[in-house]
Amino acid sequence: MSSTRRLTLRDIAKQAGVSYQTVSRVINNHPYVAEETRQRIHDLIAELDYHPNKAARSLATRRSHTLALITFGMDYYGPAQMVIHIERAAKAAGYDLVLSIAGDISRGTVQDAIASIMHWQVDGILMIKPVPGVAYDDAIDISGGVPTVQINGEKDDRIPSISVEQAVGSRIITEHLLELGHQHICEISGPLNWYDALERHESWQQTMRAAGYKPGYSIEGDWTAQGGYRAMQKLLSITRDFTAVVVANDQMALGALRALRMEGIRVPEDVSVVGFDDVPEAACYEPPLTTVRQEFDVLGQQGIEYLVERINNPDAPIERHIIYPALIKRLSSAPPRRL
Amino acid sequence: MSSTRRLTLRDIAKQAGVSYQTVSRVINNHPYVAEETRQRIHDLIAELDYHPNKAARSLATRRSHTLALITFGMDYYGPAQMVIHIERAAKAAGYDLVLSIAGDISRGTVQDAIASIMHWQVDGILMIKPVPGVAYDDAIDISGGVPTVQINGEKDDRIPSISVEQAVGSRIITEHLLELGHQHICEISGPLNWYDALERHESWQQTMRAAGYKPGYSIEGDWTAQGGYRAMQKLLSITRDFTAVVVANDQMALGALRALRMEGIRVPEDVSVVGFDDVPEAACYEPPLTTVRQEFDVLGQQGIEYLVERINNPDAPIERHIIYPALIKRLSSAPPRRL
DNA sequence: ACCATAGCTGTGAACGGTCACACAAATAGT
DNA sequence: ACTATTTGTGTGACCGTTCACAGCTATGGT
Repeated sequence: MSSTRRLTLRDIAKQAGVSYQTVSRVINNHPYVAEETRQRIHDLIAELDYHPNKAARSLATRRSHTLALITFGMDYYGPAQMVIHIERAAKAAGYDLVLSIAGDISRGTVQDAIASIMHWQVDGILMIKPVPGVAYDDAIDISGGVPTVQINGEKDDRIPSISVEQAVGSRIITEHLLELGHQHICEISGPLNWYDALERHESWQQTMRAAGYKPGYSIEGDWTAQGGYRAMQKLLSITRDFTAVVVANDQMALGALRALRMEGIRVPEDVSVVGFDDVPEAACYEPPLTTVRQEFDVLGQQGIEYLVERINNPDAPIERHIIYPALIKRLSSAPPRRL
Repeated sequence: MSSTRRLTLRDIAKQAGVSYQTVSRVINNHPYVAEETRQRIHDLIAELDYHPNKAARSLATRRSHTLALITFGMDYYGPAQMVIHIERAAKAAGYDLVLSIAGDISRGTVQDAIASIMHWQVDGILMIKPVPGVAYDDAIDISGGVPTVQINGEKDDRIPSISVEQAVGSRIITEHLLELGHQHICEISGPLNWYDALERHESWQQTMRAAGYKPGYSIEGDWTAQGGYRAMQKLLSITRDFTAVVVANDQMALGALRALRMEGIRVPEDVSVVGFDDVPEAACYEPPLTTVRQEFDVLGQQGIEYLVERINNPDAPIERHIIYPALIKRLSSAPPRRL
């Protein structure tokens, strides 16, 4: 029942008739151990199902081979999607992952998250940080200089980070509508305290102005389908003088679609609607949604890769990696109806 | 730059003019330390921002205050949703969480996942296991007797587990359709190698038979919207003799909805469609989807609670906790059209 | 006045690894 | 043939905690 004491290096050593140090060498692939001995010990380890004790190891080496992931807004598609690929990439790089999800990004919460992670002696921290809150410098300060990479955080060249160029996404989809002939374009934005939401919002405005048009009304949503529904209702109550709506994510676009249908407005015949994210379901919306694809998988994976790079070379110059989103054309966008 | 050596118990002790053991007592809230001393040490710890070293601690205590979460199918709504609440509950219970996502559930993969976790000396393992694969006994064997709780795994009273009673969900939604007057009901099921999918499938059949009707055709989908779309196309190519379709999750229902519309079939006037899960977007589908709510948050939270209970009391009799799903009526289901 | 007990504090030895070093044997260089 | 080097192996100290135990002081019961 209760397991006999866990195996240790010494147990293996005794069985193999060598010293514990030799076993340690084998485990860590150090040179200078006879091929025959190495093999014998390997076999023994497999046979006895021995696992080195991570605590002891990281105590001795001061490295934990562990990465921390601090994330916010896991309820949303993007962050959740990233976690999968982050875990995978971390494992591939030989690191374990401890997870810390912060509900909000107040200083206290983040401090707690980091504190709870600090005693792990993690080798690095990956932070998904979609909204301003505790400053990066602060976080670094709290974490005592552990290498940290930020995903989708503020645009600051002093911060090692990797992010999707939101402005580009917003621009290409707005230009797509402009090319179709739309001139009166409204927006349902995300919560403007999110970096992504703000960048998309501003880029939409700039693109409109650059094309010589005035940006239409903009309603602030909350990323959810219900929120998109309400935002669209609100927009319709303010004006009907638009032929296209740029929605800041796909879920809200779904809600917007529904609100339009409730009013008997057809998409794309009467109004074009475009989203952002390209969630897997977007192709089955009614109608299938024109949107912008963000490669969350690439984002997560490159985040880990860059973090590992920084761990191995902490004094390298700081980089800001950028990933560009792509336009996905479907059926929810079409030329405006001739008036 | 490079941080001066991390603080240790001894540093604090020296500063406070006491022995390291006293500091240790303060940290662990042990009795027999003068109130005045305790306060002074607390202040010092806060001031110097000292964090006990987790590795050393777990080496000495043989407890890591860490739980492992092994999960499969993180791409799907349910598991992803659970992770959030599992992390939260774990933190609330004073445990950290290490994450291991297995792509598939072959014996090798799971073995890797468990092995990579074993050297953590985790205090417990939570396993989200939606499909058969490596047997629980096997897993336990590999993990060397660490307390383990399974979420949504096989129905086996020898396994500490917590799951949603899928059969009930499937029954109540089928009965809902029967009560509306439907008699010819088809199904789009999940991949039948998933426990959940199989249970829902069988329960649908049984409910139909119990009511005196023959179950209609059943097409196997893959949980995705696209898969639901194709499944519905396939179903329509086989038969049109049905007035309702039970779909095994909401995403597939979305695809099914679209396939029906492409054929000019109206929902719910011509055909009723019901889903399963109650994803947040379901209320904004076209039409809003009648579905079954699974409380993934409760599932995750209770999973942790039960695991902690087992850690503290490993010899307690094994329990199988059940959570019951609830019917959510919306607009995609209605009485069948009179022929 | 004496001993038992409760309250508070310190000392040495683990926990299970790694590192720096010492050492023996085999090989190579001159 | 003698030394220098490479290869293989073992020993002691240490990483930063906790645990078991010992010791000292104050208090209280008889």
